[in-house]
This record gives sequence, C-alpha cells and structure tokens, in this order.
Amino acid sequence: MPTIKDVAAKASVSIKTVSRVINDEPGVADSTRQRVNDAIQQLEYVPNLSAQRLKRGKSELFALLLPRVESPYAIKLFSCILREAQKRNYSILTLPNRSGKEPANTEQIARVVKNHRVDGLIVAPPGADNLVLMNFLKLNHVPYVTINPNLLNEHPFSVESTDDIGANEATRYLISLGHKRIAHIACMKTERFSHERQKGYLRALVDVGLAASPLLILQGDNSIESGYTAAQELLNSAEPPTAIFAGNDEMAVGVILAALHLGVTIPGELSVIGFDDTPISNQIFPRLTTIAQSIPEIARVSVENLLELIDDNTDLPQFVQIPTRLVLRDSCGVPNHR
Amino acid sequence: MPTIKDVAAKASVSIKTVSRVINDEPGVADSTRQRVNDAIQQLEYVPNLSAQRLKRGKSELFALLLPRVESPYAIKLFSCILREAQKRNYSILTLPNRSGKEPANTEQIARVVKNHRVDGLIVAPPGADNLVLMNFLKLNHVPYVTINPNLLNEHPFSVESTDDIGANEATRYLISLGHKRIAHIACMKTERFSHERQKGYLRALVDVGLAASPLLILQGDNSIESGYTAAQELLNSAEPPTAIFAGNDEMAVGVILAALHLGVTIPGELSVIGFDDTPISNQIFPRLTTIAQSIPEIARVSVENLLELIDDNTDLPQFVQIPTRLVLRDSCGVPNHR
DNA sequence: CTGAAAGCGCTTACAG
DNA sequence: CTGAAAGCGCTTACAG
Repeated sequence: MPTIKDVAAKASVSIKTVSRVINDEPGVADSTRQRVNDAIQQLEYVPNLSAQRLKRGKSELFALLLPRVESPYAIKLFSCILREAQKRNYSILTLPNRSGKEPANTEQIARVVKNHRVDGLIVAPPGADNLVLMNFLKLNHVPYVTINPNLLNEHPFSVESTDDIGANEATRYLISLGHKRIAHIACMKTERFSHERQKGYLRALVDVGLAASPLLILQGDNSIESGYTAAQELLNSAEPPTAIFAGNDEMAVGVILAALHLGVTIPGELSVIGFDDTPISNQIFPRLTTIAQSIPEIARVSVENLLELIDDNTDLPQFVQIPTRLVLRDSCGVPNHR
Repeated sequence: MPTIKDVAAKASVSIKTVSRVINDEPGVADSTRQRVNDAIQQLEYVPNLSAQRLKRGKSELFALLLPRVESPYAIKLFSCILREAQKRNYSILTLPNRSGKEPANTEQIARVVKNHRVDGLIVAPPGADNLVLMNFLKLNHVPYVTINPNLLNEHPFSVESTDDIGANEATRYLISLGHKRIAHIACMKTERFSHERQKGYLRALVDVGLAASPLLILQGDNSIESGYTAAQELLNSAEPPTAIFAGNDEMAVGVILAALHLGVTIPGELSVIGFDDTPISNQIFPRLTTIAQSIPEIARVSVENLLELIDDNTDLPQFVQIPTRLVLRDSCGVPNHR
C-alpha cells in the first residue's frame, strides 16, 4: 500500500505538506494542495490509522460495552451509537459482556480498553451495575457514560428515558378513554426503571382519585410468558380489568395471546398498552399501542457527552432524561360493559 | 501510561527482552522472564496496539459488514462472530451497511477498510450482493468470506445453512405425523434460500407420492403479517391444510395468530412448523417447532476460513454448508379430522 | 507557504 | 540467553 512518502514523491513536496493536506490544515497554496490531492487520488492513498494514532496519542475509538446483545433494545442502541460515532469520525470497538459480575470478564475488558487505548466507553445496561469495572475506569481516568444505570449518582454521566412520565402518560391515556379498572404488570424488580414505570402508573390513578388495588398489580419478569400468565390471572378474576398497562412490549404480547386464547377481544373488551416500541409491537395483531423510548436520542446524547468528558468539560449535568412518547396503534379503545 | 521502556528500566533489561516476554518468544531465562513479568504487573503495563500494528504490518482486525442490524438473525451472528474473533485475539470493526447498493456507502466502506488496514472482511447477508464492493475487495486483495450470498461461485469462500435439507426434514416430519395436506408459505423470492427451502418441501412431498398443489403454496414476504394473511387464506379455503410449513419463524407466528383468531387449535386442528429458531419461536404459544440454523457454527467456520484466506491457504472449498436441525416443540401433532 | 529533524512505542533482522 | 540499531508511517514542534 502507498505511504505518505509515495504521495510526497509523486507530488514533489515534503511529507509534511502531504500531512497538512490530509488533515485539512491551513497554510498550503491552493496549487500545491491540488497537486497533492491528485497524487492521493492516483495512488489511492489512505493514511495508516495505526501510525496516526500512535503519533497523536489519541485513538478516536470508543468501546461499547454491549450486554444481552440478543434484545432488540440493545441492537437498536448499537446501530444508533454506531451511526453517531461515525458522524464524528470515531470507530466503535464492541466488547461483549457475558455476565457483568464475573471478575475474569472485567479483567479482560480492562485489558482491551488499555490495549486499544480507547478514548472512552459507552456502557449499555446492565453494564453500569458492574461497579468493579466502573471503578477501574475511574481509577484509570477513562471517560465513560452509562445508559440507564440502576445506581444513579455513581457515574460521571448517565442517560435514561423518562420512564415515570411515560408510564404516567400511558395510564392517563387509558383513563381518558374511560377506563376505571386498569391493571399493571410490572417488570423485574431488580430494574430501577420497573419502579419508575410503576410510580408513573400509580400517580395517574391517584391524580384522578382512582383506587390503586393491589389485586390489579401483578409481578412479571419481562417475558411474553409472564405477561401471558399474569393476563390469564387478571382476566379470570372476579372483577377483571378493562385495560392492562404492561411494563414492556413483550409482556403486552403475552397479554394479547392470553386474550386470544380466552376469546376476549382487543380492543373491544380489553385495552392493552405496552412500553418500549419494540419491533414486535408493530407486527402483532392487533398492533400494539405503546410508549416509545427515543433510542436515537439516547445514542446521540451518550456520544456527545462522552466527547465532552473526553474534552474535560466539567460543567455537564450528571444525568439526562430523554422524553418518551405515546405511539397510538390499535390495541386500545373505550371500555365495554361485558 | 507506562511504555515498554519503563518496563525495561524497572526490570533492568533491554526493551527487546521485554518484547520477547510480551510476545511469548523463547530464549529468555526463566529468572529474567519472571523479573520482566513482575515489572509488567507492578506498572500495569499493557502494550500499545497501534505501535504493534504499525510495526507488524498486521492489524489483527476483522471488519464485519452487518446490515439490517435489527434482525435477530443478524444479532446472533454478530455476537457469535465477536466471540470467535476474540478467541483468536482479533478485534471486530463493525461497518454499518444501510443500503447495500448505494455507491457512497461502498466508497465509505472501502475507505474505512483501507484506513484501518483490516486483515479481512466478514460479509453478512445481504452485503455479499453488493458486487461493486466485493469487486473492490478482490482488486485490493482484501480477503473476505460471505455468509449466505445470493450469488454463489462469485466469492472466495461462502458459508450457508442446509436450507434445502432442513426444509425437507421439516416436511418429512409433518408427513411422518400423518399429514397429507401440507401447505407452504414461501419467503421472499429474491432470497436464494427461499427457493432452497421450497425445493426441500417439494421433494419431501414427491418422495412419498403426495401431490404438490399450487393452491397449497403461497408467497409471503418474511413478515408476521404476510404469514397471517396467507394462513387466513389457507384456513378459509375449501380444503384447508392440516399442516403449514412456514418459510421462517416470523411467518409461522403469523400463522399461529391467524389460527387463534379463527378459533383453529394448534396443534389439534393445525400443525405449524417454522424455520430459523428465532427467539420468538420459543416464547410464543404454543411454542413453535422449527428448523434451527447453527449460527455459532456459521460464525466459527466464517472466522476460521477467513484466517485461512489471510494465510494464503489456497486449497479451501469454495463454500460450506452448515447442518440445520429439527427443534421439536409444541406446535405439531397428528392431524385431526374436522 | 514549505520542509528537515525528531520521535510516538513498538518489532525485525542482526550481532554477540 | 541478551541487546543496540534501524525503521514501521505518521505528526509535532521548530526553522526558514
């Protein structure tokens, strides 16, 4: 492959001048710049990144700690972060995060981070809960941002969605349709967002003077199956709800399946609303009304603020919430008397 | 950060000796090796990869052209390739591939490949159909392997699943249960695997002397919705099938939803089998019997053969098929007379 | 506006 | 078994 020397020779200039052209530095005569660019074109020259990195002492490389790669949330996040990084000429090194607690894994991640001299880390959930690793990053002054951490105030900068407000909006929407018996299937207790969403749900009920019955709040585990089981229990109870707010879309899908099985029509006899706007929510029948997280926004804010941390900007907020929004589809309607 | 010089000074040896220890080269006295390792430990020294790459002229970096990052297939593939690469001390650079045909995108990918001096590329579907890019790789002698390309014999090395055999096994399984009217919902025609799967289906019917009625073969587009529509048409026809082999799991899920809507029980009145063993196939009710592709195997073979290509091994097969396997769950049974 | 020198942190022959 | 020298392909001061 051609090097900077080859270009310099071809354009009859010094390598320094070629370097100026490559890096868009001022102080090169237009005619010279033209000659150099021609030489670059002809030789199909592309700078060697390793050499640039070595000299600059900057890698222009982010590491992305991406656990549970299989979830649609993680994938969407990944592709959005990739795009944001690329806009800014950064590359992404993906670090798998099997089990966040395993010390061997932490050790390996630390090594890779040092080995590649990454400029900063983006820690997707549940990576931020690995405090050993987070501590390593702090001790080694590796800038990092966390997404949706369970422990707030432990990190230089975090991003999350307005889970509380989103859940509140979902519930208020059901109330506005006329529902009075609104059930909630909660996400796993270990997730902070699960409590946020439940809080938003409860507040909506209280605000309009509806009683929040413990009989209407069931614990799920985020899976389709747990939504299915919970919905069966609710629909077979003495006083079944007319609407169910599921803590996430998977469980909402479980609710739809249970309703189909029991011959309960949606949205005629039961309204269902989910959370996350996962791909499946737009593919299931009926298409699911849900609360969308703005993952592109989360990605953008993560990358932008990581760059701020790298530039040692100290007056950043410690965390930012990205607004959710209600996505109206076909799974909610006015309540029916059965 | 400490450099090789710091380690050398601390251990009172030359940097060359440190280099030998880092790279596990022979010809270092055990006591010296020990001293160097102690120094490395104390300084928490990790070699600078950019310097190593620059000197070695090897990047130990693969690029992964990963399109449609959102599909579960792509995600699984991604995480398996990541794992395989890491085992061999290779890093993965992920290249987004918006639309495979866009020339600007091809240009950008070509630049990044050169810029990073990647040792080789893994091209996930449908990247391999971008012949402009594949040609660029060939012209620049960048080794690459393709996964599931639509054009075979165009690439140095390709991996795919035994789509034909898998579909054949699925259909034979339904036949073995006693089904005689077995429908097929085909995947998008533009995909070669779609034809392979249909071929396997037809061969199974012909082999036992069952007629392959065109009324029983419907065209889908891989989506849940298209499976739903096709299943409704089939189940509402004069002579409905007792079993449906869907070309992929998404369409099989559509079949399940349609059956629920029409009050057709599964597997009592209708057997359904899918293809791919996507996560959803194990979460839906009833859990879906399907044909699994071995994505870990595909990843392993891709990475291994890419390394062979990089080592200039010329006696590789041009393509390899990875066996599929039947995954028995709850969506198939003996046919019922309605 | 342009360039010669030094050096980033390693590894590759080579010498002893 | 160990090391001094050269150089990978760039950029960073500095000089003119």
